[in-house]
Amino acid sequence: MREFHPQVNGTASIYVCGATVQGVPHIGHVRSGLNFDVLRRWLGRDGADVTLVRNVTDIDDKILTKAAANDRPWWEWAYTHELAFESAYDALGCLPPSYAPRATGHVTQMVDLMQRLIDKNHAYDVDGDVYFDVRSFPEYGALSGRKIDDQQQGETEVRGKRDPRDFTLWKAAKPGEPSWPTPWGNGRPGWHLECSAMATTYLGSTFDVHGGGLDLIFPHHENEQAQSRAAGDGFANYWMHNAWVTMSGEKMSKSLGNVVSIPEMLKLVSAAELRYYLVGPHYRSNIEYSGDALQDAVTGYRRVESFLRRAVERLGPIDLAGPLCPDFVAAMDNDLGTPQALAALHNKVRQGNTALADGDDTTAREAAECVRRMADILGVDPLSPKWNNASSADTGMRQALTTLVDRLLVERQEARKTRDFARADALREQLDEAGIAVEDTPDGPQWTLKDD
RNA sequence: GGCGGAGUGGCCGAGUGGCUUAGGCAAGGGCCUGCAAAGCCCUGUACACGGGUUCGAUUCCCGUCUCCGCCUCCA
Repeated sequence: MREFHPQVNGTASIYVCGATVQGVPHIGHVRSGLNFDVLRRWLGRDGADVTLVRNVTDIDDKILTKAAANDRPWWEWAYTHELAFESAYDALGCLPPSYAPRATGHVTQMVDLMQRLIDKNHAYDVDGDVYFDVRSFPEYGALSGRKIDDQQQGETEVRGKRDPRDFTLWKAAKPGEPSWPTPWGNGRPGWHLECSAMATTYLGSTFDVHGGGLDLIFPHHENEQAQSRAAGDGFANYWMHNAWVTMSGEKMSKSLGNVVSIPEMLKLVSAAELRYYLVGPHYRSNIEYSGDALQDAVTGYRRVESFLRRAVERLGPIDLAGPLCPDFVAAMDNDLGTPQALAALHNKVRQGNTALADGDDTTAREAAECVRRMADILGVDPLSPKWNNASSADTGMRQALTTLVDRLLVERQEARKTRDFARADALREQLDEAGIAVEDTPDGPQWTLKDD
């Protein structure tokens, strides 16, 4: 860990490795997007100009084989899943990235980068395949803390490579596969090259933060850094890697079949609740998925939600311009300590609840504004329009429902006044059966739709 | 074989050389309420194991065990 100093004060440039769009997103994929969304919100909280690039790898082996297996054009397969990822990120409240570049749109920049590497003797081509010469770059292995010679050698000898560990920058065209023209013949991009090209295209030759999943450190990020620095770019000043969502102790992955898709999850809990669940633990620790833990998160989120709803009920609209608790700031500044940030948030909720109970409106409003602002930085503000965008049809229904429920509640209040509690309870019971929960508060009865 | 991470109270999940019980959920007790719900207050047996350093270690060091990740595509 090092203290963060952006290249230019008041700005931050972040590149995150996005998805290889070969399948539908699961909650592990989205966790990464969420973590960097929180980083972006945090760094941008005081109006700093944060540029976030999250790329789309829309050409690679798996896309080609899966598309072929499903008898679809590769580009259709890629685009379909790009949309699936986009909608998953969006559903969970990730702010749209500043740029979401596709690999296939940046071949020119990749050719450029390869040319520079070849000119400096860090890369070479063998019959249209272009390789990076690992031995030509002494720092190779520094990022992931590996020594080249200690590595297990999985790959069998490839003809023409100077060293078996040399990685592919560009793959020569094969019959039936898509390809793009280069000075070394037609072909398609290697995975690592794309990210280097796109990052520097949008953020400049040196930028602040490069992020992605833990599994990308080696070889992906190691290779990105090697090729960019060998070419003379400063590249990333800081690296951040998020940990997994695991299931039964194992990394969630398609090959293990232990995958939970986003649409499936959203049948169980709301998007805001899911986000709260995924953003709560520290980004560098694993989240062992369990239904019970998910439910705990739901309860925790609703505690915040119900405080804010009652605050609005009593005080009217709550501004999003509140101050932040010092505890919260300290927690977030310490390597995005979301668990402690959440603790600070809950402390404020308790203060707010007490103030509400004491009729101390000033303190209650202050607490509510503070809670909203902190929750918003984590992307879990319950009052955000993001989670409350009722359609006009919903609004009409809501009005009709309000009329009917209010009528019953008036009747119940009358029964209570005459101490006819049997009648009052029967009315509450009826509403409950209809999925409407009634609670008596100092300000009169409140009702809410029970959502499960 | 190389490199890295983890093992905390019923559960999730922070953190620290001693004074500070993170926070959430669940449980028990209380206040409030006609009742309920919500809220508030209080309570609990915690730091994988074995050594060592220290006046004192869950926190530092060494060793052991267990689990996981990367070294091939991967968020």
